[in-house]
Amino acid sequence: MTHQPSEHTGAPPGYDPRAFPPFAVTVDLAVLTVRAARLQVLLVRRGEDPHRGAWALPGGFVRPDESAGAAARRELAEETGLSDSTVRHLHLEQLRTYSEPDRDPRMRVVSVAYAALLPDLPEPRGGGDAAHARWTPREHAAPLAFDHERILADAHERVSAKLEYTCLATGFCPAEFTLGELRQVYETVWGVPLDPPNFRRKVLATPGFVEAVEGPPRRTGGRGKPAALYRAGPASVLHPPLLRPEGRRP
Amino acid sequence: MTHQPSEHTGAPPGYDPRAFPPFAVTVDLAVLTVRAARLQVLLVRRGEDPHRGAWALPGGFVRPDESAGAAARRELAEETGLSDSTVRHLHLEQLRTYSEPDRDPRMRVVSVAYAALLPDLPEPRGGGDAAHARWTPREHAAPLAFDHERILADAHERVSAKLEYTCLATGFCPAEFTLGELRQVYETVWGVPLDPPNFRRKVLATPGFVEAVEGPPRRTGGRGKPAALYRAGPASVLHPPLLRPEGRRP
DNA sequence: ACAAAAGTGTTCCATCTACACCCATGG
DNA sequence: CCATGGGTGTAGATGGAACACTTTTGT
Repeated sequence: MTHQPSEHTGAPPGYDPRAFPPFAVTVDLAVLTVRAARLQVLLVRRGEDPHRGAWALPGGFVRPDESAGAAARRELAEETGLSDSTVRHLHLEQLRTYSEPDRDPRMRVVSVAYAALLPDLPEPRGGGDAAHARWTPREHAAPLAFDHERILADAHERVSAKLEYTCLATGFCPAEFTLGELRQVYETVWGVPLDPPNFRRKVLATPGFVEAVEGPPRRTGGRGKPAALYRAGPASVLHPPLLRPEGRRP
Repeated sequence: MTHQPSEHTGAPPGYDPRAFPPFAVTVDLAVLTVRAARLQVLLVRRGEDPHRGAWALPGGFVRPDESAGAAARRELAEETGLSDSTVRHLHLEQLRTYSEPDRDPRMRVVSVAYAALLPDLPEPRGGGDAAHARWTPREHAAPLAFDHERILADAHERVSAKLEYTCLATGFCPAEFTLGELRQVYETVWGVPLDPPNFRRKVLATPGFVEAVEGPPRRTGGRGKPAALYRAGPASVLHPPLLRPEGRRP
């Protein structure tokens, strides 16, 4: 960052940055949620060429006076209709930057991709221009415009990995949740069933992961015994990690 | 990426991208190696303001016809004098993108940061303009220009984490190495001593991590019993992971 | 002979896995 | 009264930590 134009070899000495063919910088968002026991992603339908009519990840230009992270939050608020204060507090995970010169035939576009985790929400009531936004099950999110399938795959993999060693899973849950709901987040994102007793022990053994809600209020997901409610705790990393049951040795 | 200028809300309808205040896109490189049992980083001395005379990470502009990754490899070859084919094959890890609007007072610069791992090399014989490049112990790499200390910290943390569950450590080693040298990579990057017998077992138990070199040639790091030589194996991930001895419960 | 590093073996202990079992609720 | 999910208990397997011990070199 912040290199003198004449520093090193990227630009000839005395180079004027304004003469450079401009790079456009955009953000793309993989907004994920768990709805109806499925991992779902927020998609928008493109209204312009190229890929007019195709589904794509939401996103847009970074403005001259904002960081890429701020642009991602702004776009997220606009696409979902969530309040600014809600969007301001939720976790945005920068995935990586896609910069192949031929990604867009019309101009040079560099895009910073983010993943966002939301609890189950009503259908997006997009403010204004985002009425075309829709939750789509992750496995049906194809084909997508540009290389958005790749970005979505990267987002899924990153979130899956981060569930193992961070408290990120609570980001998919409402303010108060049962351990069964939390477990379903793991099962849905990873696509594997987990043993409820062991999951419970693991979560409660990790200090700061969840906190019991004081009052004895209980809630049920359908039928069965009512479950105790928990809140997200202050911890951000899991010690020890909660590993997905892959890599079993036969 | 690749958003239509009039798509969504990042730009007004009918917007012409060429009228946008241009973003410059650069790459910054945290080039790491293990020399003399220390983690060292390649630094260059800035020849221009701002931060003239300060040490900084190497880097430079992304050209209009290359991806950020290609720019990083080009800069790396120029700074180190390594051959193109060598640079083409080594592992470049994209860290993240830094895009705060005020990083550079002169213009808007978005930088994609990479980490690169090199085996111990002679002092950089920088081709041409990079004669001012120097290996510096990681703990002495301060102060640095701009937010390069932050980038270096991110690189160190990312590499430390990836050593746990990938075969990245062989990237710090020459083509043939002893298990003692491989262990020293871990100890140096993590800054903790490891138990040699347990380390040995762990590495050999991971299929594809290392391969024994056929001939019975042996080499010594100094004195002591000569050690068998190994090559990097075909695996890229470690199952199970080789965790650093942090997070012990007292 | 001694130091230093390679390499082998073994014991102890934390944790994970897998189930058996009881509890509370809705149909 | 039975299906369903919450919650507790426990025995066996697994794998890492710690450390004793032998081997092979340089000085």
